[in-house]
Amino acid sequence: MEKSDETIFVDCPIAGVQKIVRGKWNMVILYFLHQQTLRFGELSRKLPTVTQAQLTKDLRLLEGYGLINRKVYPQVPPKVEYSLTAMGDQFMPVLRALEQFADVYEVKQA
Amino acid sequence: MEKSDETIFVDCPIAGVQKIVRGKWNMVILYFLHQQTLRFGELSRKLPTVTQAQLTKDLRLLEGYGLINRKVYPQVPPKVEYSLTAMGDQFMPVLRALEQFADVYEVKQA
DNA sequence: CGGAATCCCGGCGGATACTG
DNA sequence: CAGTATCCGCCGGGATTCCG
Repeated sequence: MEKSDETIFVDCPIAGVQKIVRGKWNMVILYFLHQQTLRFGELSRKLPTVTQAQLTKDLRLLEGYGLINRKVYPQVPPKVEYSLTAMGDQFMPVLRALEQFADVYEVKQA
Repeated sequence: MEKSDETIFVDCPIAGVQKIVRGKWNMVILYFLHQQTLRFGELSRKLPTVTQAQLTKDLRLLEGYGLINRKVYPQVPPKVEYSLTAMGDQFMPVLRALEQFADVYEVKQA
């Protein structure tokens, strides 16, 4: 077999899921989409420091992972809505846990 | 102030904590250290695909974040033990949530 | 034994410009 | 409006070598 890039692969159940969490904006995107379905532009405005190019890439990735839905309305001007899939919803406990942690602990800079 | 590199900084509570989760091995390290205190070599053996250099870096990072303790025994040969801090323990719910998620969903490759 | 110091490479992720 | 295409800097992270 060719490298096959098995992300991590150790005796740790978390290893396989890690890629979801590694992208710089993935979790933030999931966080916002859980609150409500959003159009591309709306989401973009909530993430002022992300370029559209990057946002598009990340959305495609998350879509590929099966976490979000991409619904295109064939009209002019275009309209695309993003929302969480059932799988995406099931990821929320992770974000909630993260949120609670963030609530209590301030992570030091270095 | 100079750039100050405010990692993410959006209206999302998760943003600040994200750095913990981004390092390729950080979560796995936390996972193993939660099970038990480990010496460097022991931890290293549990992560066969990580080089010591990288492992050292990651451990130092997590220590800097306040998540793990580094206890040095001044002796020859050297002995260093790593364990979770109280803060590190509080991070476990996140890993548990992640674990549960991983249990149900297989993340697609792309 | 547990590092520190270097070197190096791929790819994440940002900027900019263009399109249906 | 919601993208694509392209270019590129930067750094995460692997390999290797040396040190107390």
